[in-house]
Amino acid sequence: MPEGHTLHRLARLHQRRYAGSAVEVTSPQGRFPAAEVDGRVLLRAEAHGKHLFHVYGPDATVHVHLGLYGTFTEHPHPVTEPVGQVRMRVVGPTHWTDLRGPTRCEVLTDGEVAALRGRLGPDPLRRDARPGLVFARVAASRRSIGVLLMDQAVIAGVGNVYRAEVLFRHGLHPLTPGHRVDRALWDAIWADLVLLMRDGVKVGRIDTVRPEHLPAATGRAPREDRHGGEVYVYRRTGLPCLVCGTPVAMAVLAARNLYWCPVCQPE
DNA sequence: GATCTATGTAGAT
DNA sequence: TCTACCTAGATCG
Repeated sequence: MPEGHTLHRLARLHQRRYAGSAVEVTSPQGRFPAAEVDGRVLLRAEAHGKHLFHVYGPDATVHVHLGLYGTFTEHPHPVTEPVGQVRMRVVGPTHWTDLRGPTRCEVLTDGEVAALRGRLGPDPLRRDARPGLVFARVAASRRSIGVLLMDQAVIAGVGNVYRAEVLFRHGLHPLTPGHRVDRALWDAIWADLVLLMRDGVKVGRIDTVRPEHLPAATGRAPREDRHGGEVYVYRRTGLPCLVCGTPVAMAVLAARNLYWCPVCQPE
């Protein structure tokens, strides 16, 4: 679930369901200090990159990072007994939500929130994002574009799926050094990330394949990936590239699986 | 039922 | 570069 689009989608949902109301906040599992915000009015829910914030007031913001496994479930009333390890439960006027398995779930002061957000790069899903700041970092770097796109301090919210797919869509090999990416190419990549990630927020999954760009004669059609979307290369190791038919390559880079088409994305 | 894998990150080495 | 964290779905037998 969790690349940036998931968190923005959750923020939007939580804003609609819970903001403006006093909510009951508990930690059935006991590993989250829920009493600090229990019974208070949720003022606002927002996301920056893969981080979710529930703002209750000055120095009272719940910060959630889902990590690899974290999930929220959402239900209408009535409220039922917790099942399994529930880190945080939020009960609003009409609905309630359970959080399981997050990497982080904690109450932060405004200073701590500012420090955290200061460590995050621009987020393609935020209107206040400045893509030029990202380009400056990319253009000055000898690290590969594949590594830079995953560095949350450079650009926030991109994960392994969006990385693989956006590089494919621009014919860029993941190991291309950042300083080889020119401004026009970067602007196109950023615009594409905005498009893809906004679509992800809207539909709740990652779809990146443009059917009109597939060779009609081959009869190749995108298959739904296990993550629920339609993609060109992510987790398609050894399968024929949807555009040229070459087997999709895979390698491990900085402890993450990297996927690309050796022909459509030449080194 | 056991085992494997993952859309992530921090901290140790 | 490695390990721990911690959960669920897919896959294996």
